[in-house]
Amino acid sequence: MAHKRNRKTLREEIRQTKPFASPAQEAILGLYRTADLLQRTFAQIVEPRDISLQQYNVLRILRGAGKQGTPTLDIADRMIEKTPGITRLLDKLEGKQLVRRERCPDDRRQVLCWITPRGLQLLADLDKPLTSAGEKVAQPMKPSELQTLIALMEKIRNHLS
Amino acid sequence: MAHKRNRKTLREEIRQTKPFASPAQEAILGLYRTADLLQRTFAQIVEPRDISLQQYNVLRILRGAGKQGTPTLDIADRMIEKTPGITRLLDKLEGKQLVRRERCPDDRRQVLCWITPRGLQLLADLDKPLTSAGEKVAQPMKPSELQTLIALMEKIRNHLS
DNA sequence: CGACATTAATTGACGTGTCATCTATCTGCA
DNA sequence: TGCAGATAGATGACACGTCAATTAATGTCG
Repeated sequence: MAHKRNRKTLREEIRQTKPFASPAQEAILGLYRTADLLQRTFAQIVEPRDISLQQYNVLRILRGAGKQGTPTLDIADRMIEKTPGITRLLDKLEGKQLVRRERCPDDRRQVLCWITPRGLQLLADLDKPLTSAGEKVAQPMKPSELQTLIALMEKIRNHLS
Repeated sequence: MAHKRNRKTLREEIRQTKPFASPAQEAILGLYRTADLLQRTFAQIVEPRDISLQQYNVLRILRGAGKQGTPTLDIADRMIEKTPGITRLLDKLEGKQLVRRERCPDDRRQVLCWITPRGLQLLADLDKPLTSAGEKVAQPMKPSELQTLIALMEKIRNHLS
């Protein structure tokens, strides 16, 4: 009856009696855990500068778009995220003066977005730590394995959509 | 000046001019997108029964633990999630009478959790659709590719932690 | 025994993701 | 012209993850 709390032992018991129902499940769970770990890893790099990973992604998109200004929904399209979230991300980025917004004169439904010089500077500061973190992630894999990974991910996504 | 909204065209332009900075980035982004797509896929199966994917995972853990009752933090340990979230997930599951909680008499700091018969029934109903969705995910891969994927995920996680 | 640290779990606060709904604007066609 | 429908985006409501702080119980060591 008494339940001695011993997480590792308990976990190992379960692992032993019921490892994985199938390779498919193991792969899916592993993929999910890995993605989560990566997310945390990169978030840790970005958060000291007081932006979230999603906010960072918005800035990246705006930097990529250049001077022409990007409508809100174009940003949402390129993120995995839905529209309402983007609006509020942009609200915060505008508050931090990393983004500038302006209603498009030719189509007043649209709101065009630009990254500010301050935003560009922030991105420039983060470029090196982030790419080197990315390299660290890839490091344990041979180039051929990296290609395999890319191909497998694409295969899964294509098959599901 | 005029910005004709045309998402696909815009996206393709960007793809062409700036595909990916490196294979490492491509792999990481692909992994992330894939995990997200999987999450959505499974969530869609589970949500018609009025539980979230996380709530489902809690129920799975409790079913696996059997009759002996599982302390709250043991559940948290086996999810990727932190403790406070688990408490509130359990609150909701208890509200739906899918989970029963009771303070452990031998260590009154702990709260033991069990899945109810109703919870077991819910899981039983979801088992088939979920495993078949999992098989569909794995379907485009050969068994050897599936093993490769599992191994790569593990390699990445081990290297980061 | 008694002060102090540790552990289990909860609560509050905040950021974010998502859905449904709403407003403003534009487009097309009668 | 004018009205129906589509489109861009914002807003409100709610779920979830996460952090910091809190409560309650247990453990420890002088």
